[in-house]
Amino acid sequence: MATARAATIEAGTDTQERILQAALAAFSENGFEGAKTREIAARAGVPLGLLQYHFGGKLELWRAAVDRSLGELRAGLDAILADPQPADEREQLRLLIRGHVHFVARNPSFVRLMHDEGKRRGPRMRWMVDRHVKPLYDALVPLIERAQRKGFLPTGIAPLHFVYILAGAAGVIFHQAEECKRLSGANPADPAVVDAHARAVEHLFLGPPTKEKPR
Amino acid sequence: MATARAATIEAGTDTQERILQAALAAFSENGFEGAKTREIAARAGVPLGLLQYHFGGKLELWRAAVDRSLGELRAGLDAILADPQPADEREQLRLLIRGHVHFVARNPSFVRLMHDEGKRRGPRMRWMVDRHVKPLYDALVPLIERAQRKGFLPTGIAPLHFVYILAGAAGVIFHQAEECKRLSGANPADPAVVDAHARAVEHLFLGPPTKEKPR
DNA sequence: GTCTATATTATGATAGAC
DNA sequence: GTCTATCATAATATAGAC
Repeated sequence: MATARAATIEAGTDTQERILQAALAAFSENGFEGAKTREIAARAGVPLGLLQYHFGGKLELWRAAVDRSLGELRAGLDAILADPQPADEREQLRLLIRGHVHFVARNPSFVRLMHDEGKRRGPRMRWMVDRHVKPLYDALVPLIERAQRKGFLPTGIAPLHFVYILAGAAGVIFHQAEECKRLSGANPADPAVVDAHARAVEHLFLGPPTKEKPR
Repeated sequence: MATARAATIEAGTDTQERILQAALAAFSENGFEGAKTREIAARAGVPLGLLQYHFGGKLELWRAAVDRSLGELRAGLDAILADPQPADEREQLRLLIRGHVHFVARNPSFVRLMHDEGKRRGPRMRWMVDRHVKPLYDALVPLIERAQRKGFLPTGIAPLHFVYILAGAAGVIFHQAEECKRLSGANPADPAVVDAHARAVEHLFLGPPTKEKPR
């Protein structure tokens, strides 16, 4: 009985997971309105009715996908910020920038999800900002202010600008990966391209790396 | 007769212009799939049938809107590049960056249009890259390579990265204007915010301004 | 050129069998 | 939990009067 129930739950959560992955892909590719529930169901390999059963509706499915995506971003950031008193603060910032570039490179759907909703006034945007973006922003501002005091970043400019500059500088090449491929032949998913991009962003924000071990 | 025909043509082009503006707004807000032809017609204050008559269909209307938007960007860039041998090449580059930030600040719908299609494989993306993005890119690459040779920009990194870093750094705060307002209270359309953003982007790419006249 | 009415297709959601 | 059949609506596009 216990095994039977476990198997049922297992099957259920696996189905939910497949739906969630399919939803993340669809929403990030076509936006909330553009994503079709039928397409999500087809990608997940489940009948349409199961989306309603497991998530209740298109909106709830979208929210679950956003929770998933931004939860991963937040976890990565927290891991870097966990070090309470880093020895070299410039290098901590460099690590954060590099980590973010690699995160968006691995998760272009995250960038697309954010961009698709952040541009639009409405309940979905408000939910996303209040629940996810604001806490992230509040964690970043003190870091930026400290970098400004220490002279790593130009002063007299609100941290807000650096947040959006970093978000854009790091993310757009991966957001626009298809365009980039046709434009230049370079595939942003290529590890060498990711690394070059991270180095460029790091350099612009923090100058040339203090040479330690070669990378 | 001539006046009657002129008046008719005048009315026709004015209607087309209103439709085009409404289409630009709708496509940039909701993407190609999300934009509804009914909404465009309503915004333009014309009946639905006129969209079909003047533009033929949703796709052709989208193409006309993109032509309009990217034509303006291209004209602005060409104006800055017109100077054949600028005295101070670093300052020309600075002017180009500042000009681009101000362009995207005035035309957030341009950024949204580009981002919405550049992420998606398909005929619209290919059309946009081949017709608009590639020529722009080809005009920028030599400038970046020259800046690298002169030491303004880090070497050993393909120009492609600087193009996407600039596009992202300049554009995302305006693309995400609604999110930014809710996140921080700052309105990216505010001239003071635009100026601060331009200064931040300039500084990151080119270092502190060579102080001439104050701005 | 403009407008109304309509054909056709698709989409989100639901009902009910298994 | 899973799946099929279906409803009600909203979308693009078109036909044809003015």
